[in-house]
Amino acid sequence: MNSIALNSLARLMCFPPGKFVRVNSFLCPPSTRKLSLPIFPGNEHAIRSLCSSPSLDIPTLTELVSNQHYSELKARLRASRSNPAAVLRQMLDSGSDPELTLRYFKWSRDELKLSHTLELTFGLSHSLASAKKYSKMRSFLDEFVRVSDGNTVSSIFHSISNCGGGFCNGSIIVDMLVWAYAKNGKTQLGFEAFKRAGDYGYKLSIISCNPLMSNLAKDGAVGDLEFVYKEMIRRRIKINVVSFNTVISGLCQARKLNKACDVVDDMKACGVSPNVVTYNALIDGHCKSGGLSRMYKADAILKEMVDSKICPNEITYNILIDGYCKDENVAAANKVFEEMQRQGLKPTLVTYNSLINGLCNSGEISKAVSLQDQMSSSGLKPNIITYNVLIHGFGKNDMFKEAREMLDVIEKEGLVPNVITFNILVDACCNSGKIEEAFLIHASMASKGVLPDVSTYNSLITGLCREGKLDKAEKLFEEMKDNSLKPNVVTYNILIGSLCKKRESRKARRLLDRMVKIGLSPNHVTFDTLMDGYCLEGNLRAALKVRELMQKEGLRANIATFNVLIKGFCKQGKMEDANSLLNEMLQRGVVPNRTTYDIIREEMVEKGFVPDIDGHMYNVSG
DNA sequence: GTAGGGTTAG
Repeated sequence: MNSIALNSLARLMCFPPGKFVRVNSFLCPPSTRKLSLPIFPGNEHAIRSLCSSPSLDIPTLTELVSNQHYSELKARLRASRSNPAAVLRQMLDSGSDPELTLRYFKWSRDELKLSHTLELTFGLSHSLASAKKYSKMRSFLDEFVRVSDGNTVSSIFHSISNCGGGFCNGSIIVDMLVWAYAKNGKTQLGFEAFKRAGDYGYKLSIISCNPLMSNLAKDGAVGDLEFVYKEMIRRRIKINVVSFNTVISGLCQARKLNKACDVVDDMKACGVSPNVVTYNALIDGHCKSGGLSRMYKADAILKEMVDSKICPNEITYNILIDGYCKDENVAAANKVFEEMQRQGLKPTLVTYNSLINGLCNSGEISKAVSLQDQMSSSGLKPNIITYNVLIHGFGKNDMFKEAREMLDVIEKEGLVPNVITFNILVDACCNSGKIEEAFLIHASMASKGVLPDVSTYNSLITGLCREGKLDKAEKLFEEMKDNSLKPNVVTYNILIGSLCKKRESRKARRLLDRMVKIGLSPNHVTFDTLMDGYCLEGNLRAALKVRELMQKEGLRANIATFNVLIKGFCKQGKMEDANSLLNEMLQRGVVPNRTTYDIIREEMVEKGFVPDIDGHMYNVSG
């Protein structure tokens, strides 16, 4: 009998902490982890007597678990008065097969409703890691992350580093832990664990870091994303093309194109070549950048891509087609559509959806419908997005009958209308003054298994406000809360706008204070709307005060802000002030748009000036 | 240990 076996025996007795067992005049605290009884003549007797007690020895225990004789295991545990948690500790210490220990862990947790300590959880993880049972370990930690809510990352790390097992295995455990957090959408915990791994010196891998960065990118947490990326480089974690692409796409989605380009330079410097995914992310970033020459730049990247011998794929073309459609250039989108097919690529469902959307938005409904036919005959089944796009198109073109009929088509095709489908319909009705019908659709939603969301209410409130039924709108605003829906910034903006139109800017201002109080951040539209309201009442001082407030919130005056203020000053005949605002915006690099000039021209014309062909003003009255 | 990146609707 060696010291491990002795250790096992003492543990199996499961004495409560603080009591000591007397074995041949040796006092041995049973809760000491590294307990070992010295073996010398006379000791064997005591050991034998321990073995013959009704307790559960390790071989019997592992055999019962191995054969899944759980009822007997339960009976034996009871008969021997063993503490099931201590038995688990014992299995770990005795070097039992970790898979059987894992089985016992789960059984005692589920059957005996035992909640095992972090120390045991990570002791088992270490044991699985030592036996290289990595897939078992992965699912074990995955499960742990899904069910454990109360544990802090700090206490988890404490257990991992303190429950024995090597440092290398610690790294693998932490890596899988971060991976599990990411996989289960617990991104913040994953991020915290990532940071703490650095403090402890545990080495992570792309297996956990890539999914973590992917989540951070999806959440729009670009600051944290950049932190992880830079830390990975600093900690010398080997980065691959997916890591770079994740960072690049995250930055592109956050409209940080310059930083995205820097990362492209980083990857080239690391000897990693950009691939089709890299280019797709960059092209999409430019398409959605909102800049005037965005499609020109997107096209330039496409050329660079081809020059680098990277072949554009379906997704590349889809991005470009959608980009041109959003740029209100369906003709260019069509050219890309044809080019795509010339290159031997088949248009996908996304291709058709984007093009149909482009056609609908440019009022070419019949072309959109025939493209949908073409799509169906090429063997592609429309999805709910296709139908939503068409319903939107019909609604915008006053084709309500067709829009409503689409609901039946959707169901006939075995598809399910979603909240967006209904919102499009409600919005279409509200925009054309069919407010009663909008409410009928709203009321029918629940029976179709779709619950209205904040957007549904925002459309209805807009509709009511437009008809001047502000009291009903406010009632609906209160009703939202009863349906556990929180009004958002848009809801407040609608109501603020409506109050402003009624020349109740002070009341609108109080609504702004209320939204701040409940933790909602006003956006540009909020401030611009309120400024517009004060301007309408001729209260330019109040309008300028709102601008100050906006700047305090970290929002800078943009083109919309300047247009509101310039209009306000023009209407009051304060052309000099309007002019200095125009100068200010130019100084700040805000480019005046058509609206800016229209506002000024309108005022000038009213004052008896006529514009010449170049837009210069000449006074004809004096 | 074997994971992870790019496109469409209000």
